[in-house]
Amino acid sequence: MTDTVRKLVRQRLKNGDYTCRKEFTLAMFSGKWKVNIIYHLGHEGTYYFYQLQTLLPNASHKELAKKLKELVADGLISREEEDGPRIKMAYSLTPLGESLLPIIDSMYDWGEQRLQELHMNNVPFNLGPVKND
Amino acid sequence: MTDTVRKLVRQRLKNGDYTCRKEFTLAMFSGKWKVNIIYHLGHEGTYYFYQLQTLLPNASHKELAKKLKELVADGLISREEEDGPRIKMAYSLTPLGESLLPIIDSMYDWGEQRLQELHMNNVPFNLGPVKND
DNA sequence: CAGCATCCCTCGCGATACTG
DNA sequence: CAGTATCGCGAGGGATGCTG
Repeated sequence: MTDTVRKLVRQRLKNGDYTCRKEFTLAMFSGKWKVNIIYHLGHEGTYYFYQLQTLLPNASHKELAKKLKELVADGLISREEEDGPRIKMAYSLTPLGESLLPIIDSMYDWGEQRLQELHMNNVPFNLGPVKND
Repeated sequence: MTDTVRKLVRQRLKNGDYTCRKEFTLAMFSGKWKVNIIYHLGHEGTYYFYQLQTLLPNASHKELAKKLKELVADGLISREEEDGPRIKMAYSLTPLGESLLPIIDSMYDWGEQRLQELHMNNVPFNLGPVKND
């Protein structure tokens, strides 16, 4: 899942079921590229669409647009048109999106530390039930 | 994704690409039911498999087993056999799993606060581009 | 009680292409 | 430059059933 969570959560909310706090938050940045988008916008400021494409070369044009649209719908980022010879779309974090940054940052830190541990123990790619307890 | 992240990350690590800290962490609890499992084990202690089934009535037997297996493989939870008339499997968080709790907890808090905002603004199920900036 | 295999359907997401 | 539509594959995950 990536993005299944988002659909499920929206469904539950529609049914008046608000008992899904963690999943709700998870749904904000689940879905491919979303964490990265939030992270970059949060730490480096506004980006144009075409800049994001360069930043995430593996993300297809379509998916990038789709994810940005969802992030806007969720209120995490804002979208502004900038005129010129060619129209450019500027994306940046909203205050709501910024409030999510600490969580993303701690995910970054946790991941970095854990990856170093795995690396040092010569467990290059086994995330497994090694003796890291 | 639910769980696509996990596969992708493992693949990247295999290729020696360690530049995926956030995604790596995300992969730990992405995938249906995982956040809940971690949360429950973290805050309420050890659970037997059949207790988890009761706790998460919507999770299928198969998926629950599968997710638990992955969590064990990732080193977040431990699995212990307990003999008796019927064998029971006891699951609990490892120290590594516990180190993830703060993140899950902040996700819980963020979600709770955001859901309250939405509720108060009479935006029962629209997660949308409302004027909550 | 718990794990794993099989069948099957849904949906995320990539590739490609058209529009303003 | 940016958004959206169409097609297609592959993976997540539900239902069911067998095994120890």
